[in-house]
Amino acid sequence: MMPRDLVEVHYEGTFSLRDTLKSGQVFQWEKSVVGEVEGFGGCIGDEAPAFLAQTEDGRIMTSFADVPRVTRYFGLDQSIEKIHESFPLDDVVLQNAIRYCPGIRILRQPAWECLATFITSSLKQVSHIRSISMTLRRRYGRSFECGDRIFNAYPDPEILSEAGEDELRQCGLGYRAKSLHLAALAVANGEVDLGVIEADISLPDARKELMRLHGVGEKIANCTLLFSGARWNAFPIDVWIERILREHYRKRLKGPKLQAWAERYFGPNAGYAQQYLFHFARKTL
DNA sequence: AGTCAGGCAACGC
DNA sequence: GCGTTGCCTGAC
Repeated sequence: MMPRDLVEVHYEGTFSLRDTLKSGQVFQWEKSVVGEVEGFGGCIGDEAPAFLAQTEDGRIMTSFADVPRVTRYFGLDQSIEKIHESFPLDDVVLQNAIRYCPGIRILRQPAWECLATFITSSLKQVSHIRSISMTLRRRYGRSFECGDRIFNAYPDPEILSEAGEDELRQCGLGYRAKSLHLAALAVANGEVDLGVIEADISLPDARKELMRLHGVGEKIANCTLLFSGARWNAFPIDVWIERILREHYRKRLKGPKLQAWAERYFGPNAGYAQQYLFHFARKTL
């Protein structure tokens, strides 16, 4: 993984690797330095770790051989202009949020890894979500040596279902251990089909399928559908989004009503709007 | 030492 | 439907 082995990943529009990886949709990427190049290391799926770096003039370089896969994972095949054009035209708050952080993209993370990570995220702060997720990776995930460091893939549902609830609890999961264990069982034995995430069915139907899992409510279902790809109309509402909607949109709605309003108002790419607003809210409220 | 955090389920009404 | 409460754990 020497710098001379890096290849360029082409893309259109604006993209910030750092802002995207720090935007609360993924928790595994670690700062790393290869040669003289500063960047991030992590696992894309079950394969050998990837190193990613962005040059000062914005070009993306990677060590990962399968470049189309990198393009897909980071959403670099998306037309960010078209997404922006679909937003409410006169929304100054959203325009400011975009200007604040224009380079964020929605990733397409592997479905199980994304679902499991958000199951363990409930009522937790970013730093702790990251540490739980790293512990699970280290203890149960396939490991790769990379120079003086070790990277781990996210463990498959089969492995986590065999581990059992009590053992998972030892990873600092608390009451979420039960949810993660049951989810791993249900996915491993096919009781719940993660194929619905990519399938050609409506957002509410896909959400319903995921919500059959213990520990998965509307918010986590929406996170999974949005961050594991393609469901840009999914609009997860957490406390930060609720705060910014109250503060700047004067919405006092709650629960399903707020959900329905947001999906209609922000439109077919509501999830993208959510990500800009989320980052903006965290930094400014 | 208590409080609180990037939810959810189970219960009560 | 709507509001309340318990839940593990670490950070402050």
